Amino acid sequence: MPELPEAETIARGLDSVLPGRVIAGVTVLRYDVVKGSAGGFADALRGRQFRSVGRRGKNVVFTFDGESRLVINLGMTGRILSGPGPGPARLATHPAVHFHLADGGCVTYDDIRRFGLLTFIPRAQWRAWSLRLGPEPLARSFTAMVLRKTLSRSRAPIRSLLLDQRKVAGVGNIYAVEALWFARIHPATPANVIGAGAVARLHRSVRKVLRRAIHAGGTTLRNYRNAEGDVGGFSRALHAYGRADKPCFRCRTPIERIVFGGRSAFFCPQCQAASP
DNA sequence: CATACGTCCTGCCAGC
DNA sequence: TGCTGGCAGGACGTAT
Repeated sequence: MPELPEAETIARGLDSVLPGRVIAGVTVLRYDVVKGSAGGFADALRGRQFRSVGRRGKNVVFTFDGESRLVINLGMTGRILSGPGPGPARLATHPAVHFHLADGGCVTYDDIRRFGLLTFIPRAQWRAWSLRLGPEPLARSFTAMVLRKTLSRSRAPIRSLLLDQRKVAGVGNIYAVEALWFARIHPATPANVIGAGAVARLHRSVRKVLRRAIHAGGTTLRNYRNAEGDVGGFSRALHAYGRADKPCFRCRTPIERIVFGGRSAFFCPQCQAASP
C-alpha cells in the first residue's frame, strides 16, 4: 500500500521520537518478512543506536550510529507502530517483528499480508542498495528533462513505467493513476510517444500529487496508519483512483477502469485521450 | 536489456 | 445468514 507519501509520513513521525534510543533486542515473529536468517537479523541490530529516520522511495530507512541501516519496505499492508504502552501498539493485529528499546519502549512492525521486507544494510552496502532505485521525484535534480529522457527509452505503458522503482522511486499505483489524470495522459500510452508538453505536465503532476499527499498525511484506503496510528487524509482528494463509473471532476464523463500489468488503472476517456 | 507474468499472503466486500 | 469469487496500495524471480 504505502507509497512515497506514506513512507515520508511514517519516517517523519519516527524521526521525532527514535534518535538517540537504543535497540535492546529484536523478536522476529514472522521469519518471512526479514531478509536473511532471523537470528542474523536480530544479531545485526541488537545494541544499535538510532541516529535518524528517513526515506528512500517507498522505503523507510533507519540510520544507526556507524551508518549501518535498517530498510523497511512496507509492501501492501506493512505498518510501523511505536509507542510506550497502549495506543499504537493496540493496532498491531499482525505483529511480525518487535524491536525492544533499552528505555522500555517498543517499535513493532505489523503486516497482514507479509509482502513487506526488513533488510539490514551494512554501511559499505548502502550506496549499492540505493543505486538500484531511480531518482527521488521530489528532489530538485528530478527535472522534466530527466523524466523525458527516462520515458524516451521505454515503450512500456506510462502507468507501468511510473511503477518501476528503477525509473522513479516512490510512485505506486494510486499516485501514478492520479498524476496521469492531472496530466491528461492515458495510462496505457507507450512512454516514448509522449510529447515534450505532456511530459512537462506529467512531471508537474507527479510532484504535485506527492506533495499534496504528504501534506495530507498520506492516503488510507484500507489499513494504512502512520507511526502514531492515525489514518491518512488524502483519500478524499482522489480524482481518478477507485472512481470507476463516477463522473470526471473536469468533464463529468464517467471514469473508466482498465486492467493491465496485473492491476487496475482508472482514467477519464474524454480528458485522457486514448493512446495511439 | 526490456518487458510480461505468476507468485507470495490475508482480509474484505459484493453478489448469490 | 453464509458462502464464494474477485480484488487489494508491492516487488521479486523467471521466462520470453
